[in-house]
Amino acid sequence: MPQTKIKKRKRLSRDEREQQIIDEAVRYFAEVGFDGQTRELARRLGISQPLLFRYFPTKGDIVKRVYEEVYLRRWQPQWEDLLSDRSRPLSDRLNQFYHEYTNAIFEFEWVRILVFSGIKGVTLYQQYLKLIHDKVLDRICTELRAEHNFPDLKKTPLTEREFDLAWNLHGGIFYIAIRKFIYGSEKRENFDAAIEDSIAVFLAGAPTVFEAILED
Amino acid sequence: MPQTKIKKRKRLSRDEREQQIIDEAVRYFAEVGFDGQTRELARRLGISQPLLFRYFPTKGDIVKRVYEEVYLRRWQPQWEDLLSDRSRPLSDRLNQFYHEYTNAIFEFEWVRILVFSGIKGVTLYQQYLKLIHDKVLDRICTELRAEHNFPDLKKTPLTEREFDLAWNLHGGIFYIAIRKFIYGSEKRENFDAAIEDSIAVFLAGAPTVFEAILED
DNA sequence: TATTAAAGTGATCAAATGATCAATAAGGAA
DNA sequence: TTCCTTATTGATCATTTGATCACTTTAATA
Repeated sequence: MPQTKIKKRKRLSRDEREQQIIDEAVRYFAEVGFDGQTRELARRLGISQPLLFRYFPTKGDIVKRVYEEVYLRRWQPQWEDLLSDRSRPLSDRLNQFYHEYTNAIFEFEWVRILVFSGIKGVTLYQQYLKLIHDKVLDRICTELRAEHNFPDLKKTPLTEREFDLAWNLHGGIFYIAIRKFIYGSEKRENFDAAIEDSIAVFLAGAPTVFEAILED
Repeated sequence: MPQTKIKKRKRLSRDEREQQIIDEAVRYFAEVGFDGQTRELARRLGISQPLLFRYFPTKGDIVKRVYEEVYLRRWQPQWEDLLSDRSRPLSDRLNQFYHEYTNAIFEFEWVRILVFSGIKGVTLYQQYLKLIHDKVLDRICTELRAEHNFPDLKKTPLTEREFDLAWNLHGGIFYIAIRKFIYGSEKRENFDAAIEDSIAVFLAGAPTVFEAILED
């Protein structure tokens, strides 16, 4: 007799199913954007579409949970100490930070959902940029000043131009992820060498420019 | 008597109306993405929605024209000569190029449609990245080699790491546009100083790293 | 084994949205 | 002024899609 695929209805616990839905939603929305349909999401999960609405009142609630799932739990607080640890050369610290940071961040789901959320004007993303600004760029500029005995922060607060230069380093590195996950034009998997070189250029070139900036 | 808004039907020539539709479509889709609706587009134009379909068979055809309109006519062929003009210091050339380039590119419509198209997997965008790679980064690396008497291109073709460094410069600059037009976190209008500084860091730092790269 | 709380589904609604078409009217030509 | 081409529109269709609800099925428990 023909082996027709019999679909055995599988009954999961509330928490299990909810997590399963979120996991798949992260994958699905990262792939197609937040205009993806609930029917297709349900199909991928092997469940009926109305079941989604037993777990989340509206599609918007699923999307909100996807944001949270993707944003949270990626930032490591110890990175802040790492960048400020003057017992080690700044070059080492920057390399270790960007090595670990890109390992945590350079991921299909994360990068695409970040860009989607930015495009849709979700404010959650503003928090992320502020995090980078306050916890990364600020520290990089501060450490550069200390490294080269530039004016003390108390006398001369960090300038916009210093932040711009740090943004240039950071943005250049993040742009690798954009090329890879948004445009699909970058096929490599490992970017350690490229990142090391970028940091090297920054550390070799920035002091000169910082000096000029701080003279004004 | 109450001044009811009387809608006088305005009859335009074929070409005029078509251009008008495209112009507004560029603005509209740049704002909301390509999931924007034909009804809203028509409303903004002050015309009926079916009229759109007298000018374009499908919504997809409007989108296609928007791509063309935005992509084409932005690239200036003389930039290629500019970058290679060894009668001027490389620093000057890079500054002039990025000054003019960002003036042409740092525009709400252009940046957002570029990102939307990349996300939707439109191949047209691959062409843009190839243009940057072949006409900009290739030249930057070549000129840097010439400037510092590094190995001749014929003996040692440009390496991946050299391109990566050029990408870092370019990406860092383009990331300004992403922060401004995608995330809306950057309020300034003029980025000449930031770009000049980025170029200065690159020119001060890259030779050292290039040298190390080319020794291997 | 019988009971039952709740996980899960098919059928269906209502709104949104791309597309079509017969009817209308603007404005240049005769 | 009249005629006629064609730009323009209101009404409407078909499909998609988020959401609802009455009914079914699972599996833990008594």
